[in-house]
Amino acid sequence: MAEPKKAKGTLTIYDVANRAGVSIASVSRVLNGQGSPRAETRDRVMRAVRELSFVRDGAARALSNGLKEVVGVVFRRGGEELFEGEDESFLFIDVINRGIEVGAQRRGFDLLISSVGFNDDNVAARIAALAGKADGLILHDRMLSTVGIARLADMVPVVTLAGSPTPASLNVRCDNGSGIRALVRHLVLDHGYRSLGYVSGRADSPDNRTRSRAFENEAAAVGATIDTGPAWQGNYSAAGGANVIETLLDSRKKLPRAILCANDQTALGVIHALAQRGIKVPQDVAITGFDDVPVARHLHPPLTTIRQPMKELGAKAFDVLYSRISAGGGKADTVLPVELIVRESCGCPPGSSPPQNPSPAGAGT
Amino acid sequence: MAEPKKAKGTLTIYDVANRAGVSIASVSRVLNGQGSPRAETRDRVMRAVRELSFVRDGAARALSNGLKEVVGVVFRRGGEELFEGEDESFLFIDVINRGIEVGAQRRGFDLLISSVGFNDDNVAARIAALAGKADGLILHDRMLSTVGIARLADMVPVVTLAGSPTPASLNVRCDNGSGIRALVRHLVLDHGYRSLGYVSGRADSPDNRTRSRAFENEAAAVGATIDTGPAWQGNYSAAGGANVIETLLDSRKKLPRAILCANDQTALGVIHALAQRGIKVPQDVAITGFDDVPVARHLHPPLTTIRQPMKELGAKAFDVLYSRISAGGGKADTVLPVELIVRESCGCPPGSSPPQNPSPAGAGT
DNA sequence: TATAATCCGGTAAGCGCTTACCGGTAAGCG
DNA sequence: CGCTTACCGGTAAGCGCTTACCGGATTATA
Repeated sequence: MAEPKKAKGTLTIYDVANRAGVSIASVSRVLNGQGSPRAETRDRVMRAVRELSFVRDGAARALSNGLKEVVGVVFRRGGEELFEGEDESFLFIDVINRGIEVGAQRRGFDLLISSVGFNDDNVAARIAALAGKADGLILHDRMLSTVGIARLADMVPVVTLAGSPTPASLNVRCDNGSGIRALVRHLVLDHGYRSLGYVSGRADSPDNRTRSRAFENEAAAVGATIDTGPAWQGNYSAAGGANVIETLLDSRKKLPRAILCANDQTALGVIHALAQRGIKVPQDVAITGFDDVPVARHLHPPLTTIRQPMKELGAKAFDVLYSRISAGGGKADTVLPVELIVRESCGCPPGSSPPQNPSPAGAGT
Repeated sequence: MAEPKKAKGTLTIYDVANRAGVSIASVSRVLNGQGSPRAETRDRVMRAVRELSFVRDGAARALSNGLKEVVGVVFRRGGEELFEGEDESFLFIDVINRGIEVGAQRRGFDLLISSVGFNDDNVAARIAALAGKADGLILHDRMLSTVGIARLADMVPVVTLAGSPTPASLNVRCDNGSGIRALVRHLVLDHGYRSLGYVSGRADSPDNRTRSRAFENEAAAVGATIDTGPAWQGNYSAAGGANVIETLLDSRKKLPRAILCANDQTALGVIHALAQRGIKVPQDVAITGFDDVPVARHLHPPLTTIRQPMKELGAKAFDVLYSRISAGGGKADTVLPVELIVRESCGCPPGSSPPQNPSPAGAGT
């Protein structure tokens, strides 16, 4: 009586209906809270469900409802050396995914995740497979080429993160441009530095292109001179940052008074390389990062950087995707504001207050 | 012609069949590689699929095949302060999940993940919802009570991680007992320490109970005296470890010659607290950890600990689940060997070789 | 008490796919 | 050249669920 029927094969709504002595329609209605079943009917159904440990099959529900309540998330895995520090990036991915999940849970969606190695070949195939199992897809940075995204968006609603919208896909990103502009203004307007440099990220990252361009434009706007060229090409890693500095120094170039870095990791490498050569930060050269990773505040000196609302990014991405899924709409490009975090690597004294220059992060287009 | 039909509503196999001028059966067969279609048939289908950007609906396939090719993964999120260091644990979760994914991908499965906050209320409901969307579930440590697991396993195949099997659910774990035993033997047999202590983890963790018990048993087996009691109760955190030491010291107890810690985080706190009181590791007290987190090797002194094959754990969990799903079988309890990592916190000299005592980690039951 | 309005709950169709079954055509054989 | 054997590919059933539609029972209204 406690264990009435030892689940032979699959348990269906018919089994529940039988046990409860009602029709499958009633079972379905009770389970969905539709209609107004008689109290007794409801009770009998609920009891049968409980006694049988019944769970509705998601596939059948999805087929009938035309909604799977599943969102696919695709991202790149760092190499296999997950244990070798440096992998802050995957932490961000995790935070963003968490944000997506928060948004998703509000709508009863779950996350179907698929990570792709840097050298996986059949990425497109894997993503297509995912597409079939989800109502829509969220793609992290640098997952697919623009045409790849466009093609994918033909099959299923797609939201990209930190990219740019295509005719069929939506995009959500943080306001990288504003972040860089805020940094430039702080360095030039508040500190009076006249010469700047920018250690860039991977050349193939849209994010990086945005940052580079904002750097050049804003520097020109505030009348600072900038040092550029292939020597400034980093790759988002500490080693890349250190390498840029060493190359620069070896070529006996004079370093600019302030150097912006594409991300905190890069800044870390830059600061380290500078220290090796006996160059003081921020006395000789001011440094800024981007991202505000956990260790940023513990660097020597504590790193002035830009904080991106990662979790909100994920949540927003889901919301946008959801509106596309349910209504077919959705804003093509959503931009989230970033926050300037002033610490000491820019030359500000410990415990300093926010910058004084007009309109810090968040302004501008 | 390039963009033939602007996907009105949902694209189905009928649309493909129409366009290719064949029947839906042929389309399905081509897409599944079943039967031996004529070359021309195959080509026409493939072309139509390409031109329409068609993807088969996963829900319909799942319903028809009785297989969703989705595995649900449930785990606990650390608090919301993801940015406050200390959260190594979620890193492990991530590595394990990665392992699950590796296993899953071999079978064309994807991961449906659902994380649960420490104070979420409707955990059971959320998990049940997941169950409907997946072919089986993998539960990380401490997700559900034993009866909760048993009930869940009534609805869907369940594999627990680092727990213990129930009549209906399977379990995969690392050989914690062996790890602790190897540590005890190393400390007692190789170093000659006669008195030991064990700073435990959360009381509600099955893993912790296993470790505690192994500690007591093995210590007795090799004839070492042990110090126990509520004062030794930690909670897997550095703060917890430090707290245990402070309490112990404040009560003017004499510390044992060697202290095993429930995990590396705890060891970290313990070493820190010891240093604060001027007690030297390993000269005055030897310390060991468990897990081998990334920082373990960078501690002062480098931490002797146990490495668990996290990724293999995940992959194995999937394999076990898969065999249960497909064949109904599956080993009830799978135990993976762990590895003793000897560094300096136990008293070994830098760059020392593996321990000499007979049968290190991996032996015993 | 007869009739209309209301309310429940059952029957059956259909979601998009896979596949058993079967008929038609081409190839093999005597 | 006629019959058997293969081989393709089409038709239709069914996977488990939701829900439109409808009929019977109940209650309200006259």
